[in-house]
Amino acid sequence: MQCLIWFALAIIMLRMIRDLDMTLIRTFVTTADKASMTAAANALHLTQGAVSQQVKRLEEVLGQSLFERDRRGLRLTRSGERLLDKARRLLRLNDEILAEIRGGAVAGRVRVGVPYDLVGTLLAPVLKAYAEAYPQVEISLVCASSPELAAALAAGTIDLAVIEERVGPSPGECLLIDRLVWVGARGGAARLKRPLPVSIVADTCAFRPAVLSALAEHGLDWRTVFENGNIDATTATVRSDLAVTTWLASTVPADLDILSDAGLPALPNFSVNLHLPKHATQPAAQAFAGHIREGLSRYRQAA
DNA sequence: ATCCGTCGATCCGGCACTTG
DNA sequence: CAAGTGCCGGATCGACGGAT
Repeated sequence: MQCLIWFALAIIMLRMIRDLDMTLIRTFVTTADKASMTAAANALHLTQGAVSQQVKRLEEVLGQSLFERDRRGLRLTRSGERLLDKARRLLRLNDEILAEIRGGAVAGRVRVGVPYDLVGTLLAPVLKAYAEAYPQVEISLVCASSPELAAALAAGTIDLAVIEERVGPSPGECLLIDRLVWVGARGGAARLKRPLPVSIVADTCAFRPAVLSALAEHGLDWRTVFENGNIDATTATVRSDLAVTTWLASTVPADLDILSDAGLPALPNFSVNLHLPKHATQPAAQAFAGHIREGLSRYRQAA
């Protein structure tokens, strides 16, 4: 009898809950992202048991099962899928409110200079993370070759720049060092043609002097196929086997080949450097610099 | 078939913190 | 200050996959 009373009370209490607990929402989103309670527990610095309990509490509050406990993992139920997007929005709003009210919010505008080949590869996750962390900052992205970005920074038309340079002394801060490699279509024949068809994204490209110098030293005849400053066009040219190109190893698309054994001249390593203006930088730019350092640190460790 | 490891669920006692 | 809440660490259980 007493059990029945307690059960009834619990049901009444649950029906009275009108507010979602942000802690439970965060745990739910993390668990969904990781597809594992153990992994979510590690990410949230909790124990697996605590995560299990929080998910269960949220399911009780909502009166819906959010996960299908399945064999060796978790899968979102339809209710879970419906909740996930809204839960993310709730978290973003929550974080935004906290940042604003606490007064330390970074706001304003940041103009970021990024080389063509890094914007969609190494820096894409950095840009995404920054935009999520500082939704009130307006980001202006300037894509250009590294020499053009250096000039723009000196002219004060951008607030910070990521610049690719030959490894060596630089006023910039080295974020990572990567191999410059020859790239061609998978199983393609362009690498064998003479003169070698070479596509370089732009004639001001930072890699161009090093590539031309290597070709000259190797005595290899070559010709330019496409140079209009468009990375997508260059990628399409290479993918179509019309030409080979040179990229940093960590930016090579998975469906293209790194031509390490094609008789092409060895290329030097390049440094990806962060350049900030000499005068004081805005908080939004400082925060962006921090995101880039953190975002590229994993590549630095992997290299 | 059996053993071992992993994962999630659940329970327990203890602890820290909050609330009334 | 007592009661309530939530977490932790530990233990145990069942389900399952992989190796032997």
